[in-house]
Amino acid sequence: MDAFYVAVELRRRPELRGRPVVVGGTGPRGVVAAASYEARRYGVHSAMPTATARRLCPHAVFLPGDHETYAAVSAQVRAHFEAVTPLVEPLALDEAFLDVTGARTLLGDGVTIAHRLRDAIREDLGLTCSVGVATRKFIAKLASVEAKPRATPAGVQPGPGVFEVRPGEELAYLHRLPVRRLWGVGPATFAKLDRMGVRTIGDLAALDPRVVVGALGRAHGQHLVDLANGRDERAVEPDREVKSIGHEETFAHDLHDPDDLRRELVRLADAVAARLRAAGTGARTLTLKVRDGQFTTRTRSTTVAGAVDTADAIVRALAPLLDEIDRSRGVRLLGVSASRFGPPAQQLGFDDLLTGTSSPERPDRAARWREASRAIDGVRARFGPAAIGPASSVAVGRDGRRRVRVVRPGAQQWGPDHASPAPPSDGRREGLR
DNA sequence: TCACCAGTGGAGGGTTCG
DNA sequence: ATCACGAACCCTCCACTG
Repeated sequence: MDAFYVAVELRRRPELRGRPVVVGGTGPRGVVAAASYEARRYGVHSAMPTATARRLCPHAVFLPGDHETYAAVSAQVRAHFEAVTPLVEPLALDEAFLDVTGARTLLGDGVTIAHRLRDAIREDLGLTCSVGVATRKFIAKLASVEAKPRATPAGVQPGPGVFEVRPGEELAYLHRLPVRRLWGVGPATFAKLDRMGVRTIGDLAALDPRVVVGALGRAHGQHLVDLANGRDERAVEPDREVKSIGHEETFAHDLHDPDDLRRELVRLADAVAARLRAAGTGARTLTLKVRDGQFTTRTRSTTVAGAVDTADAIVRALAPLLDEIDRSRGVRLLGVSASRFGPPAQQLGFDDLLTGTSSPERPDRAARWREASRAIDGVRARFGPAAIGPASSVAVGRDGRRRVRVVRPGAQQWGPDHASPAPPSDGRREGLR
């Protein structure tokens, strides 16, 4: 989809059409999620700090973003895809691979299907997309970029909408492209390749694979060599299994108080646990992520004997790890993630055996938390995610009222907004100025 | 008791993508 | 006078096992 989030916003704000529009985090630590082509003329692009975007294009309209709506529209787009083929592999809310090999007898060749799909989505949803057609996944992905509109300082040029790399012409197309365009070549890999004199994908293809593997590692090096030579046997996979579930949050102001940190840990654990239960699974490995005021990021993980799916169990696993990490420079970001899924353990936890809390009168802690968690899920299903939350995540507002703070999925997608937790009043920050 | 080896799994960090 | 979030994959180091 072209500038997907912006395009969705323009459907309900048509008066903004033709103007520079930026969707993303609007706070001081936010980033750009999507920019209209008019905004891109000024150099604004996604993942750019919003503050930079404001400097480059002060007259742009900045919108906070509405993940829920984008997800709903994304489902409508996906329905169009699935009307063509069941072999749809979503890459993001606004992007997917379609294997139309089998659909061609009925609907025409790839380019024909691409045009039909494009027309249908434009007519039905008022959104434009660009399609790359090729015999390999990664080449189709590259080709889709050629199909897109182009923004230059001079103006916005419409793209062809559909771009095909014909069978047999893959290498001729690939080899002239800059190597940075290759999937898997980010800033770090590019720097290494650049030092080896590699500029284009053709340069990479001409190298001895052993040299590339030596520089980039076995798996990564061989993979890139294969791609550069047009080899990619990966199929379109409609049902990829999720391997980890996590939440992380950058705070509007760095946290110093251990109680604040504990409260945020509980909130994040609560959000992760709720998603685990919604997926009907538990997790054995819990990972804590901490980014400090100097932007240094540390992760600490632990693996428990039986898979867990409650906030209590996650907090009990991660709280000791949080205590171990040096927090003297303040905490900018906290994250919790869960992996190594398995059915949540029904038997007693090791702790319970040690502490002997499991008598008939006092059911074990884990079982009581599972029961409570089910009740929480029920309340949230009826009254919304913010209706209930762990008491230890309750924050006291400026007006003295207690407020249940929970992580609403997608709500903080692009950084904290202005309304996030107030700066500490202990003067430590002021001392830095 | 030591050296070595191969395999496995966990932990921590890094990179990339949208 | 700045850097989100969520997920996947890979590498290296290390402990343990036999």
